[in-house]
Amino acid sequence: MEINPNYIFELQAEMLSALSNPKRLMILKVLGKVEKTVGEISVQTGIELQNVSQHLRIMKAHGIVVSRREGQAVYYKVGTPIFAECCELVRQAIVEELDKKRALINDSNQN
Amino acid sequence: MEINPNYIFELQAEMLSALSNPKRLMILKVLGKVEKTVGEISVQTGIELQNVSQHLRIMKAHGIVVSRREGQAVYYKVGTPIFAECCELVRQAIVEELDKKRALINDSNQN
DNA sequence: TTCATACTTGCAAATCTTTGCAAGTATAAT
DNA sequence: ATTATACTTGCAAAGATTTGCAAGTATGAA
Repeated sequence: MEINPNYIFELQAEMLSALSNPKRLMILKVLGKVEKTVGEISVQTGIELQNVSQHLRIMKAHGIVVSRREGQAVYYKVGTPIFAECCELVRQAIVEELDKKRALINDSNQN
Repeated sequence: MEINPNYIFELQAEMLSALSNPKRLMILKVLGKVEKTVGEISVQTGIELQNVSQHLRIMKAHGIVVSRREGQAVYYKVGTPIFAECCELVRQAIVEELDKKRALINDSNQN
């Protein structure tokens, strides 16, 4: 039973889509390595609670986060860390690019 | 001059969006570390030439690929390798997940 | 049982993405 | 100058994503 390579590209694109939203990236960032309730995530990110829930559902469907219920509260944490790590790599690459550009601007201002 | 963190999340999401398309992932894969013309990419991926050009434009706008012209031909290659590497990480994580699931199915068939 | 808290879900409007097609530009050869 | 090759671009239709809002479910407390 061989895996169809095109099917992998589809899955890969779907996974990246699930990560490619500023609010979801914000949620992943505040989650870090800690477990948090939907309400806590909402307060810490400033995103509407219902909207946080919708974004968590999308990430949960892709294994990016996992959840567990404890009484009334539902706790979420990072599921497969590799996906959050990829986002962090992309983030760092972008910050470095921005720093380079800022350095160029500062240089030209001093001359 | 501080960078607004929300702006980074937007950029990060934009970059991930530029990667989250099966055809663009296919193009990145056939590019590998080699330079190729739009026509070569079209033949090797089986994607319509005009469509390849449109996808390359999107990736070029985000620095994922860079191009150079040589006569009539335009050569593309990976620009900032970190982005292609992230895709490869995601791909590997997905393949591993699939392998785990297949192992479970095979186990249950044997019992 | 009734109410409060914590979270989830369905829906529809607005917005963004993708595609194919037709027409365009850039370079080279005759 | 004309024609051919290689690639790019504008546009519009079809499809996917995101959001807010209203209504829903799950658990716990009175």
